[in-house]
Amino acid sequence: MRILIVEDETTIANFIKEGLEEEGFAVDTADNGKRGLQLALSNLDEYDVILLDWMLPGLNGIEICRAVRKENKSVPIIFLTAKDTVDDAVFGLESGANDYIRKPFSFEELLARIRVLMRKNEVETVVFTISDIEMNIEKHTITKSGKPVELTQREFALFEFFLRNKGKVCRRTRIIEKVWDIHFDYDNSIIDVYINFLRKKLDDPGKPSIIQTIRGIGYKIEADE
Amino acid sequence: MRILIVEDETTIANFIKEGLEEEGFAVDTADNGKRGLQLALSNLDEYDVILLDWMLPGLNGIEICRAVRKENKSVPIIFLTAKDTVDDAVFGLESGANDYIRKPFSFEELLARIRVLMRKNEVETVVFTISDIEMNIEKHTITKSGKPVELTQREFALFEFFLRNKGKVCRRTRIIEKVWDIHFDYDNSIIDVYINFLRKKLDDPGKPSIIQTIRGIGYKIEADE
DNA sequence: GCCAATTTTTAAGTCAATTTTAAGGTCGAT
DNA sequence: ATCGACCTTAAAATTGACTTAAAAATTGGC
Repeated sequence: MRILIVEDETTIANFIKEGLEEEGFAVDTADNGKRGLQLALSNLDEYDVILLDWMLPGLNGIEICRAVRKENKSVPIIFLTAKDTVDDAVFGLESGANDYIRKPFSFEELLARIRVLMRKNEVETVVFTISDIEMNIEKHTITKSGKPVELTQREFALFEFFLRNKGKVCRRTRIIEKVWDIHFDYDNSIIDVYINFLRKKLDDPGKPSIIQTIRGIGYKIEADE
Repeated sequence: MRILIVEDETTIANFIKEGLEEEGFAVDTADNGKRGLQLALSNLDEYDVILLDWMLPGLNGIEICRAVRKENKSVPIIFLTAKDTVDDAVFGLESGANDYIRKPFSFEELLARIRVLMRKNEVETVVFTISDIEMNIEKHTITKSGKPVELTQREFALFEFFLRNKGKVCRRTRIIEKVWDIHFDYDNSIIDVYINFLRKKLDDPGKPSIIQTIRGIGYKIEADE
């Protein structure tokens, strides 16, 4: 999680920077508008949030905000400012900012607002890969070396389970519980059959299977190096 | 655009309600927490924004906010409150709210913040296409190779749903929920009938259907290359 | 308000794909 | 060598989607 701070008062900038770094964010700072815009645009995809001071030497915050939005970037922008008339707040938000905090503000509140804005961008994983195989949950497709592979419902669910647990050992009982929703059944060989189905469809003949057997325990898909 | 206001001081509630109605919003109000939560949950998909007072008779705002989020609903929530310590702001935002405005606030600022939160949902596609078929939502028309195709209301809604999810799997349950507004019905074959209707009207005989069946899951319209 | 036409929904038979069961063979650890 | 765990295959059972027809509900014209 990467945050850009554009703020000319270095005391404030450093105060925020240190606080955010303690929270585990990577923080870049710019002490003037021109540099801020440059960073914002060049690394834009990298930033998860941008904090913008309103009054800046050179370009002001509003101008930076407009320029960023003009590039159609949706990175959340929060204004930090001593200005406190209502018109300014409205102006800031309408220029494309997502939030607006008046100085003096508490670090706790800033953090809370950053978290709210980042929450929106939290997207669940939709694409999983292992070696040359790609699984897209949303499209419900599997490809191997770019070529589509047809899996049945149950095969798909089982393979998805493995990929969501890539690198981890999956115990037989857990697989049966999660994929088949069968509980308390300790002699069930259906899983063998389906492992066999998957291997036939997904493995390269001659090479070791992507699904490793761990005798007495279960199975595992090794994470790519 | 529909807004819910939960506020016990009717003077304030009415002031906001009138202002928002002038701006073209449909506004519902509740003057106590219990009623507010009831409205929020029962009509949740209808509301585009919820304004929540912090201190309320019965359930307070935080409790309502939590309850709404517990239902996994993502409707934007703004707290309106006289409380002004930092802890409260943080607490409010962490309980799942999207924004927080301290009383007294100006109507202009409230409006600006509402617009920011709604901006996400603003982009409205009007024309969808798939292979030689074009759907115009505004005109409510479908053409295939330029020639008009007549769809009934339900057929249109179903096809629109597919096009809005082009490339993604649409699960049967989700289709039934969104197109028919039927919940908790897991044995409903009406969808088969309508798929059949659409295919008869939209497919080219001999060619594979534009609506793919994914057995056990649902259907999908493949995105054009 | 009534009838006809259209649309929506229900229902049931059919068939093919998927899932499960079962059984014999193979492999590896002790 | 033996035992248990896993693999493989084939056949049986089940499920889910397609299709058709007809009933029910809705719409529109008069």
